[in-house]
Formats: sequence, structure tokens, C-alpha cells
Amino acid sequence: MNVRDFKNKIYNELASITKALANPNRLEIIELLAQCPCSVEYIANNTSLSIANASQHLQTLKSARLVITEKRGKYSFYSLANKNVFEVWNSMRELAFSQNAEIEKLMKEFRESRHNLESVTSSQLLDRIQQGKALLLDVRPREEFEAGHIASALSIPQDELIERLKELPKDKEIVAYCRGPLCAMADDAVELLNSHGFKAVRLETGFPEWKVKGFPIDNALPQGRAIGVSK
Amino acid sequence: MNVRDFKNKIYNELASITKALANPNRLEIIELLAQCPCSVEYIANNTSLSIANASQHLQTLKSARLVITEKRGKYSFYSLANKNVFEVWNSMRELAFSQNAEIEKLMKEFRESRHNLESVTSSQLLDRIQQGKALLLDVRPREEFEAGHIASALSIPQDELIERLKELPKDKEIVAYCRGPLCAMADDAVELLNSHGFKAVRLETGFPEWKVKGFPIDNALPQGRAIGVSK
DNA sequence: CAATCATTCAATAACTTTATTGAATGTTAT
DNA sequence: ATAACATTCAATAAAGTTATTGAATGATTG
Repeated sequence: MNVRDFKNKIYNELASITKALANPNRLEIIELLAQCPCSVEYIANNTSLSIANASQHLQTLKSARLVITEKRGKYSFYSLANKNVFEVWNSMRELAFSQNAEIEKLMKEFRESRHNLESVTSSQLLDRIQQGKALLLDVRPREEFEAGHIASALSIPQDELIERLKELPKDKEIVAYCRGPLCAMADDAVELLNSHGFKAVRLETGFPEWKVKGFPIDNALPQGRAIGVSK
Repeated sequence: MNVRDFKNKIYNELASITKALANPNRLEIIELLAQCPCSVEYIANNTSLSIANASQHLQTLKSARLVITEKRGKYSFYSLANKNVFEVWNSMRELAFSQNAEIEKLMKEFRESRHNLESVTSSQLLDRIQQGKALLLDVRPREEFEAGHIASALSIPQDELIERLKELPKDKEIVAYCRGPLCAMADDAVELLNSHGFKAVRLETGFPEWKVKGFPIDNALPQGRAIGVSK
């Protein structure tokens, strides 16, 4: 085979993957699927997409083999095709953070608006948990917690937090975490906690980043449990 | 700031990077820039692009901050903005290899057509060099070799190889390498060498992958020397 | 200071991607 | 069976991307 034809074919195949990643809605879907397998409706509800549009984007991801689908009853459950998909997303996000001043600015403004600039890294958190110094709080929706969470974390979904403050100690530092560095749930939780006299900070990243580092996790329910509709 | 607006802005910024990657020609340019800083004309000559079109793609990469440019005399030299760019490219390529059967098939057919299915990994090569068992041959264009190469490698550009066979030993295994796993220069060199009675295999990957692993490299000329036109 | 030359810009036509609709499919529950 | 429901499909208009062309820019050389 001619070298030029070979290269054209190879780069076209590679670009079929980067094209599938080249859309903000699909990036958001990938970040959500990094939590656990999700139904189309769950994805639509947790983004700004209509069901048909979410389905369309999922089809695009599926034909690029970035996600796989499994039918259980009425629901189609989508999940990331393998660990490499999350790793590409992760390294892409790091690239963005390393050189896009606009992103840094947006993040900083957002956190400032919540009076919440401090955060804790994964390894700092690991130390603090092992020393019994911190209480770890998972504020993601229950289904995501149940599909897998950081070992020893307590689950209080962000929208139940205000009613369940009495379950938390005032004398211990609380580390809240959520889906990842771009997810605002932990920021909102930290703001709420601090304004009620708790001492809280957020984990810089989120559950998938913790998991991919090989740090200790728990599964309350069978591995990779899929979730349907909620929120 | 409203969470939805924040997310939309962030994912749009992130997608500005993935959009810049979403084109086969730009992926090929990135792979070339992973070798060394290059002029627009060099890039055009080493791809199937016209100068104007190469320039246009470089502008796209530049506004996504994936490449930077430096003017020296008449030439604009483009290089990758930082190490993260190569790492994203690298992990994306690994993702593609891990799940796209079409790519695997293309690679296998191409190598079979050159009677050349065997290859050597970076760590195997490191062992063989240290034991003096293998002669290492860089078959990339001279300028790329001069900008940086694997320590102890001999430079014979692929298009000079047939005239310079007498410089090579017949009793020692020759490991040829080039720009990376998608580059055909080492395959062509290995085919030529084996058909002339040498014992040759290719390095599975290429110089940038070796370098990013932190394995020993040399710079014949000042670090990151840029190259203008050739080939 | 005119010629040369590398690169960029601008305009354009062909093509691709997107969100939105509403209808179609196929599964479960009654 | 029929209804209810989750998802996908198909069509479409609006928007974005691409390669090509030829002209413009701006630096170096004679």
C-alpha cells in the first residue's frame, strides 16, 4: 500500500475519535458517564439536553466506540468503553487547565462567588482520612454514590444537604467531593456548610479521578450498577 | 454565577481544544511538530497539504493554544505549546489502538505488505543498546535528527539509505526508528535492509515517545533547533 | 529601494454538524 | 391486546468547517 494512502486512512480513523470529542455537550456526557452507567433520560436530566438530542450525541459517541450500550428492560444504559476514554478526557482537561487562561479565570470567579477558594488534593485527603482528621462527604446523587464511591465516604446528595445538616459534626473538618473539578456540587455544598458554621473544603477533583489513581473505593451495590432516571 | 452558564462556558472552552484536534491533517501536523519546531513549508512538504492550507491549519492550532510560533528571519517556526499536547495526542492514539479494529487491521496489512511484522519496544531496545547488542538507526530527515535523537543513534535519512548501506554492519542487529508508530519510514528502512541481507527490526514507537518516557536522548545541535525546508 | 520569498488573509463553494421537530420502534405493565 | 414509556430515527434549517484560489503582508537580500 502507498504510504500516503495508508497515512490518510490512519489519520482519518484517529480523527473519527477526536471528532466525537469535539463538542461541548459530548464532553459533558463523558464526564457524567465517568461516574457510572446512565440511561439516556438521566443524561438528559443532568445536562441541558433534550432526550432526542442526548440520544443523538450518544449515538455519535457510540459509533466512535467511546461508549458502549447495554439494554436492560426499557432502559439503554450507556457507559465509557474503557479506561482509556477517561484517560484521554483527563489529559485533555489537564492540557486545557495548563494553558487556557480563560478557563482558569472562569473557575476562579466561580469559586470566589461561593467564597470558596481553598481545596484539598487527593493525596492530602488520603492522609487526612487515614489520620481520622476529616469526614468525607459524597454530595453526588444517590445512584452515583451507590455505583461506586471513595472508601469511608458518607452520602448526602447536594439537594438533601440543607435538611440533613444535623447528621454532620461541627468539630471535624468536612471534605466534600462530587463528580470532578468542573462539577459545582461540592462547591455549593461547601458554601452551604461554611455558612452554617461547619468547617468544610472541597476535594479538588472528584470520584473518577480518585478511582483512576487506584486509591481506595467502595461499591455499595454490584460493580458498575447502572442508573435510570433521577433528579 | 449560574451553574448552567458556568458549565456551558467551561465545556465550550474545553471543546475549543478538542475541535482543534478534530481533523486528520491537524493530527498529522501535531505528530510532525512532536519531532521538532518546523516551518510552514516543511510541514506542507511532509504532509499532503498546500502551503496556504497548512498555514490555515496551523492558525487553528495556534488559536486553540496547542502550538506556539516564533519568527526567525523569513521563517515562522511552529512548535507544540507544551508537553501536555503530546501527552493528549499520545493517549488519544492509545485509545484508538485499543478499540478501533479498523486501525489495527490497516497497520497489520501495511506491515505485512513490507514483510515486517516484528518490532521492538522501548524497554527492549534500551536493554539491547546497553548490552551493545543492537545498532540504532535514525531514518528521519537530517534536520529532525539534529534537533534531538535517541542517544547513540546513527543518522541515515531513509532516502539516503540505499546509497549508504556499506556504513552498516551485517553481523549486528539493526533497530531502525522514525517519527512514531504511524510513521512508515522505519518500516521502509527495515524492508530495504532485510532485502539486502541485514538483520533489522523497527522500534515500535518513535523518537517523541522515547523522549517523553525520559529515556536517554542527545541533541547534536542547540536544544529544540528549528528546521526550515527540506525533502 | 526593488525584488524575492515565506507566510497569512479573504472569499468562496462544497461539505459536515447541530438542535429541533415529530413520527417510529420496541419493551414492559395492565 | 392495549397503553405507557424509553429510545431511536428521519427530515430539516441554521451554523460551522474545509480546500482552493489568488491577492496582501512584511521581512530579508541584492
